[in-house]
Amino acid sequence: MARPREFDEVRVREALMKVFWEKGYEATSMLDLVDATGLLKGSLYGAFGDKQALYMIALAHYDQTRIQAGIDMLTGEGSARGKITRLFDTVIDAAKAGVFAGGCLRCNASVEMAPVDTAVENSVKGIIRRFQSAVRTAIETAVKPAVDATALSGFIICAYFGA
Amino acid sequence: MARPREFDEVRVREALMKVFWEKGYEATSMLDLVDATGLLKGSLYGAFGDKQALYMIALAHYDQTRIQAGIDMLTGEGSARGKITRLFDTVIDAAKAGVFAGGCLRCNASVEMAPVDTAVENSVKGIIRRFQSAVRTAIETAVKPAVDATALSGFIICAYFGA
DNA sequence: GATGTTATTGACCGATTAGTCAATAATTAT
DNA sequence: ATAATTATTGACTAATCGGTCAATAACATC
Repeated sequence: MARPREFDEVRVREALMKVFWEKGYEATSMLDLVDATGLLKGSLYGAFGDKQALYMIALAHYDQTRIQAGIDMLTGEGSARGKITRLFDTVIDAAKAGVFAGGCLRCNASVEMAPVDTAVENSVKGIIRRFQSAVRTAIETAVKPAVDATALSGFIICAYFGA
Repeated sequence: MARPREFDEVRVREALMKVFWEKGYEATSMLDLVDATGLLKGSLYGAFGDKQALYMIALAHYDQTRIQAGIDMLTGEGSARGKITRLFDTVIDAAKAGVFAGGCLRCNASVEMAPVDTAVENSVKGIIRRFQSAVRTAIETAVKPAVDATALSGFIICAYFGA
């Protein structure tokens, strides 16, 4: 009953994410996004919305394809110590392979946009909360209920994103 | 032999730093800088150079007035442990007081500009090296030559800037 | 094949961007 | 007082910014 879209939505989201990841929000122009996605401006606006909406989509795509993998590593089976060390090993390997040449998109968003965009701020807070929650439950299910799980998870998060 | 400047150079540098600290590089317009400094565009260009030069001046001012204070705390007298804990205490107090509402200007520069501006990149690397060097010598002069001072200082830096 | 609906296209818009420049003002040296 | 030098001023530019829109194209339904 209507003309179908000519683009692969996942591919477009991946392209949006990469551009914002490399250049940040302000330094990315609509022309950059047009070049990267292959879509024209009108199509981008029609399908997704304005630049800010495109940025939120890029962040969501990053969460789904990158952050979630880390959370999954924590919610699986195994000892808390083993899972956390494996998480760090994986990240360090990825860093060595150059995957994080542009840093962590979420951290970049936290620095550049969270102070001036409440939607981004809430989004960042949410993902950190989910991550910390995963770390905390991983610790709590371990056999050491003596330690302060909240504080320890906060420390681990700090080291994780600080690196 | 010439007309004297009508502005206080230190005050201007402080104003430049605050704007870039709050808004970042790309989100700061020359108009913002004109408003904050009280100088007109022509004067800014004549006295300091283009926007990128103004940014470098802001970074240098941040180093001199903020970072250097931290380095000084490490090079003074006292035990390595005492100096480092005092450094963290001071930073935490400052954070509680809201001094770092916009984060750390150097970290922001590292995230936003270092990937796309080699001058900023080198500048950031230099300041981190100086800071780590201060931490390392503080550790080395302590009575524990057994520990790997370089690795430990790296870890401390990581925690320091990660927070 | 006609109709309704949505996607694509590229020209177009006003606003803003970083940066320039000639004119003027303020100073010192002669 | 005059000349030389530098600072200040605000109008100006060309380019780019995010965003809009009417025209056209491609599909499904009847």
